[in-house]
Amino acid sequence: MDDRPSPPDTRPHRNRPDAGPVSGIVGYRLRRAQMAVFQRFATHFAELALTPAEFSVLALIEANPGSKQSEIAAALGIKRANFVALIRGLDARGLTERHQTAGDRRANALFLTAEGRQVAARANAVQATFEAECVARLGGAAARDQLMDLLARLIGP
Amino acid sequence: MDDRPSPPDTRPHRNRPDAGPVSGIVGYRLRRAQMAVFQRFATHFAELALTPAEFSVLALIEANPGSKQSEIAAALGIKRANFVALIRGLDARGLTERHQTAGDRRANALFLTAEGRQVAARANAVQATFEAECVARLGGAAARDQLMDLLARLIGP
DNA sequence: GCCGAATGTTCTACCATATAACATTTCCGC
DNA sequence: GCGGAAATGTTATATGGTAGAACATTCGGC
Repeated sequence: MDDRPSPPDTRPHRNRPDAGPVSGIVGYRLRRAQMAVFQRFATHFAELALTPAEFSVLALIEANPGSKQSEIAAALGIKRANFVALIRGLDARGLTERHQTAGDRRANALFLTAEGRQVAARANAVQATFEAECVARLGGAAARDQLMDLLARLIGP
Repeated sequence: MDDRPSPPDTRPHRNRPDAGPVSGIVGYRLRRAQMAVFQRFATHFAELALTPAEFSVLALIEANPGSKQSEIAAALGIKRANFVALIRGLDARGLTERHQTAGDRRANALFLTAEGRQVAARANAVQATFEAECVARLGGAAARDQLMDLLARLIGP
């Protein structure tokens, strides 16, 4: 910081910076939308205390019991190094279990515990209502499909 | 971790976890798209060494010279506490300057330095080509407009 | 049998976000 | 005017997600 004299203020409106330069950028709006959606996700999942990452891991283990850590991590785009703390947390909460695989002594096979299955069921219900809220916000299933298609084009290689 | 015997593996395909449960969720795909876009942003801006946040701050100061920190931060959805380190970094790199405002001894008025203006000009050029790449990926300006509209619906209150 | 690859793990680093607390300064109602 | 509420910048701390490098163990192909 310094205290040299300031150039004159040439802004059009003194208290409302013009966000124009960035508000039209795809990546910027994508970011803002994602933040908004995750914010609402956190509200819905406050009771279950699940982050988006944790929810997706539970959902994938539920759909693919016995998967290896690397498989689940890769399917979600998470580095296997970063997956360790995540799955350890779910383990510590008694929602998941890591068993030694029969044929491969390196890999851990992932399963839901009985409590994990209960939590997953409740999480799926919460997610369903949250998803419905998002679709309503978008203006219907057709708009949702359109958005999903456009986002897929951004994801592709 | 434990080493109790594993339940049988009941997955449909042993090496490809079914991402279905989450791949159809709006928030999940939003997240993946945002990661992909920011990844490419980082590639384009590697030479200028600007993060998305830094670029947006430069762009807003360029469009609104003399704005206060709180104004720029609020316009970008950044908490003013987190904005401090950001603007200090740009200051340290000689791209921005914080001057005392005439009328308010609390506020800092933000300006670009000469070098900051040069960097901003180059950054705008890089951003323009990157944006064009995103639009091409989406399939044209119409698709871009559609996406921006759908994302705006998710952002709104 | 050996060597490369896979797997889980630890460590470290970076970016972004959130909340709370604080000193200074301004503003507003009375 | 004065006093309390609000704004501004700042510090500190915590959380969550990402990334890369290195390591020991284990598997598999040749």
